[in-house]
Amino acid sequence: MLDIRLIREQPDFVKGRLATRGGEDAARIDQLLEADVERRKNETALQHLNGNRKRLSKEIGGKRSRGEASEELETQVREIGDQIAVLNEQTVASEEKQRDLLLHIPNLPHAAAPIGRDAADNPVVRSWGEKPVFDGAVLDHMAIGERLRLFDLERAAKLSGSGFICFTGAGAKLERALIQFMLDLHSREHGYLEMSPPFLVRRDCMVGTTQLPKFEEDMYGMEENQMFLAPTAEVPVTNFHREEILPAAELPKKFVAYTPCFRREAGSAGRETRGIIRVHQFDKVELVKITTPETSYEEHEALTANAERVLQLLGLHYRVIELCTGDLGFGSAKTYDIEVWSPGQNAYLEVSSCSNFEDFQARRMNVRFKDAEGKNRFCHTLNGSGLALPRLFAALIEAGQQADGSVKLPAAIQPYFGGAEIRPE
RNA sequence: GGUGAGGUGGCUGAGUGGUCGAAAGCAGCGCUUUGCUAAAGCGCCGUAGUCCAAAAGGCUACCGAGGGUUCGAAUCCCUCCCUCACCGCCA
Repeated sequence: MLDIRLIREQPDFVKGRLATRGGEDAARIDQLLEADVERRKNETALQHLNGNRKRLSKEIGGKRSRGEASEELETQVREIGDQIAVLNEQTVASEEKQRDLLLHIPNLPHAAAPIGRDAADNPVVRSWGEKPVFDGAVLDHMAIGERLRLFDLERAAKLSGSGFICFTGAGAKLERALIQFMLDLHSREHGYLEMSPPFLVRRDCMVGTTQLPKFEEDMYGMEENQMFLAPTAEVPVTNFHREEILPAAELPKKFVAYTPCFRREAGSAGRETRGIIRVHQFDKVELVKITTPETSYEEHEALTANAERVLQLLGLHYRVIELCTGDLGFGSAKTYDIEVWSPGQNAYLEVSSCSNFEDFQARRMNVRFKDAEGKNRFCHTLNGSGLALPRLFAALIEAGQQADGSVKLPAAIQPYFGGAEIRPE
């Protein structure tokens, strides 16, 4: 969430930055400022009453210990107590109102963010490799998967409904190989600490990384005890240090984790739903960093490069785009998307989203560090997929398809897969 | 799931109704003594919110969380969470 002081002191600046996102958020700022005035008015009044009660109660204590009468004072304090009860309710209500407004206002885009309305305005930052050329007809991953029996969507639907994948045989093995390949790459060569976190998280964590309260309909919740299925490893991993003050010397923290990701994808029925491109459960290897504000943008570039490295080692053509202000995610100040080329669909597929949240998540999670002067300051948090699996899987088998119906695998994945190709049985 | 014991400042650990935001020790910072180190002595040393134009300073809140009793709660009562031990169940 944003710093209420920044909003109070520079409301026009905040409104201006929010307006570049294109929503109604700027209008909420005035409501928020009203709520802030109300809250502080209540708090100040409450503090005076509490102060009076505290002082008079001590007097009563003194009188009693000296054996003097104190009934008058006690009546007086009882009245103050009644006033406090009333005012306390108002104060709590105004605090909650302010916090609720604050939780629904998105982050400010980075000062240099490209201004734009939607995905069509996202500039391409760079690209790597070439689109592969094929002699004959190009199959998409669905056709290849069917021929080689790599996954079974019909039977997966029997188990869990539409939008679920069941990988089978060589497909299951390739899925596993890719996960392990990426975990090894990031932990051994890029210096990330490998984590294997819980997949179920508490509500507070979901609020901390901004999935809640605004996007609850996209999440799978376990009603009984308010647990949620993590939609990304970002949630458990970024929250790992919630409510902590970290020594500056330990920053940046770099984590890599594999988890399945659970998403309702409410409202996206019929859109990109064919095949394995958009599903309710998918595997992902995620990169997370906790940094000081001073280094977060260079760490963001490095994190994006670490994610790109996966595609380079697999020899897959891709491009990197920067999200414009209108397309930027709720909590992000700056985001690069990495899109891999899918020959079968003749399109780029998003396989990674690398974001710098600055202190937006840290403020919600209360993650701070002690700086050189001994002051506690909020950390910056970043994350990016490194990478998301079903789409990477699809691009990989499409790019490796051979005229004889087999799929050739790039050298980097062969030791993990235990072979150089996938052949029809 | 059951029973029992606990949760106090960076750490250890006192505190069972009033002057307690909280003793003491350790760690940390500063000063003094000393040829250096060590040791000793003295002082400082939590977080957040709020008031004031700001600084200085003041005030309020915080002893796992939330409620309750009371003129007054770290302290008494209730609920919940977490930790530890044992039992049950179990991959």
